[in-house]
Amino acid sequence: MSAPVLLWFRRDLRLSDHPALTAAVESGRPVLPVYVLDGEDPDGGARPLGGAARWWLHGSLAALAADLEVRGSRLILRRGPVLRALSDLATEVGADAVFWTRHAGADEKPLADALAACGIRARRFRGTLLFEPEDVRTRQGTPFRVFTPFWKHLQTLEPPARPLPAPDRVPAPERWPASDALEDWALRPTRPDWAGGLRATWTPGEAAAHARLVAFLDERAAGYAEGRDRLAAEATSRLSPALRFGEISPRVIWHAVGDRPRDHGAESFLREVGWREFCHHLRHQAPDLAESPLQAAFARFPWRDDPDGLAAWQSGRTGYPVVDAGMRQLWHTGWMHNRARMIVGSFLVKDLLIDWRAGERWFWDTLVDACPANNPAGWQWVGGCGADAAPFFRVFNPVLQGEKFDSAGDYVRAWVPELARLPDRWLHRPWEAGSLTLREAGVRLGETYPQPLVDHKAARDRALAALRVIKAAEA
DNA sequence: TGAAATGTTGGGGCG
DNA sequence: ACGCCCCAACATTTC
Repeated sequence: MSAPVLLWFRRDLRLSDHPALTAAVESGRPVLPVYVLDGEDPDGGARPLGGAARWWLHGSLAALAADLEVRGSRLILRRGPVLRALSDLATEVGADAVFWTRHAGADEKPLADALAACGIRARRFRGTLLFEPEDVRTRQGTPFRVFTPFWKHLQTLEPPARPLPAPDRVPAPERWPASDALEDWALRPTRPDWAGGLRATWTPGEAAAHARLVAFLDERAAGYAEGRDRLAAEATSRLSPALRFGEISPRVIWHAVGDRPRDHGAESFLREVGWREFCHHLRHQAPDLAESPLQAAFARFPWRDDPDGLAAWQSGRTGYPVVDAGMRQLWHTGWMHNRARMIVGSFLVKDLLIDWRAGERWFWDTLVDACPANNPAGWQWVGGCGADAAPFFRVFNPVLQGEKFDSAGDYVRAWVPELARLPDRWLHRPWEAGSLTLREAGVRLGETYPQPLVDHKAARDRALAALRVIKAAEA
C-alpha cells in the first residue's frame, strides 16, 4: 500500500468545498485526517482560543469526526506543538506528505520548511478566502486600504470557482494511530458550566451551517438590507462562527447567492462576506493587527486605565440600556448583533476612553465567532485607528442608536429585563424618566439598574479632547 | 456603517 | 397688508 498523506484540519472543519481534502483523496493514497490542539497554531498567531470559541470547537470537531466516520474515515486528535505532532504522526504511519488549507496571517513557510527537513512534504491549498491577498492589488500594486474600492475591484476579477463536493469516501489507512479523546481536551466548561446559553442558541458543525445558510437565503435574505440593522429582528444569517471555523466555505455562500435571482438583500449580505475578505487581507498585511493600530499616531493615544469601567462594560452594567443589552447578549449566547458591536465598541472606546485592545480581548474570549482577522479589524474600525475606519470623532450616541435601531424596545427588554416595564419613551434613557414612571415600572436607578456610568455629552467632549492630543502631536 | 452645532428657508401667528 | 418673530424642517459644517 502506498504511503498515506496527512490532512491537517485547522479552521476548515468541513468536508465540502475543501480543496486540500479533495486533493488528498484524489492522490489515491490513504488519508489521515488530524486536528492539532495548539495555542501556537501559526494560524492563531500564538494566541490560545477564547472560552466561547473553545466551546464551539468541541462541537465542530465532534461533528467533523462523525462526518468522517460516515465516509469510512476518522479524525485523529493530537496536542501540539504543531510541528512535533505532525512529524510524530507522519513517522508513526509512514506518511511523507501533509496537506493543509492556507490561512491569511502568520507565515506558514517556516513550518513547511521544518517539515521538509523531517522528510515530509507540505502541500498548501486555498480554501478560506474567495480571493487570495496577493491577487487583489490596486493599480499601484499596493493592497487596498479602503473597503468600497476593494469590493468594487473584486467584482472585476475572475469569480471564485464553483465549490467542490464532499468526497463520498475518504480512503482509510490499514491501521489507525492513537488519538486523544475529545472529552479529555476539556474544551467545554464544567465547573462552572456557563455554556447553557450557547447550547440553547447554537448547533456547531458543517451540516448545521449549511442548514443556516439555506434558511437564511429562503426566509430572510430578501429583507436583509432593511432588517440587518434592527437589533431584535433576527434578520442576519448567524453564519459568523461557521465561517470562523471553516464549517462553510465562502465560495459556497458566494455561489449560493449567485445562483438565485438577483436580490438586493442577498447582495448586501454578500458585501458582509466581502468585509470578512477585507479583514483577512488586512491581517495578511499586518499580522499584529490585534496589537498595533494601523494608523501609527494612535500608538500615543492617551487611553484611560479604568478597571471598574471595563468591568461594568463587560458585565452589561453601564447604565446605558442598549449597551448593556448587547453585552449581556454576548455573555449569554457567545454572539452579538453587528450593530450592537458597533454601539458597545464606540461606548468602550469613546465614552469610557478605554483602549480598544481591551475590548478586542474581551470579544476574543466571549465570542463564538472570535476570529484573528475580523475581531481586531473590527475593533480598529471602531477605535478609529484602522483601515477605512470610522473617524475617531464619529461618536455613537447610545440613546439615539437605541431609539433608532431598537425603536420598539424588544432588544433591551429581552436582555435587560429589569427595564422591561418602562414605556418605550424612556426605555433608552431611564435616568430622564420621572420618579412615578420609574416606580410604576419597578425600576430603582442605582439599585435595580445602574445610573449611567458617564454623562454621554461630557464623555464625548472628553474623547474629542483626547483626539486633539494626538493630532497636535502629529502636526 | 454619526452626532451636534450652525446655517438657511419658509410657513404661520401675531401685532 | 406688512414686518417681525418663532420654529420646524432641511442642509451644511465641524468635531
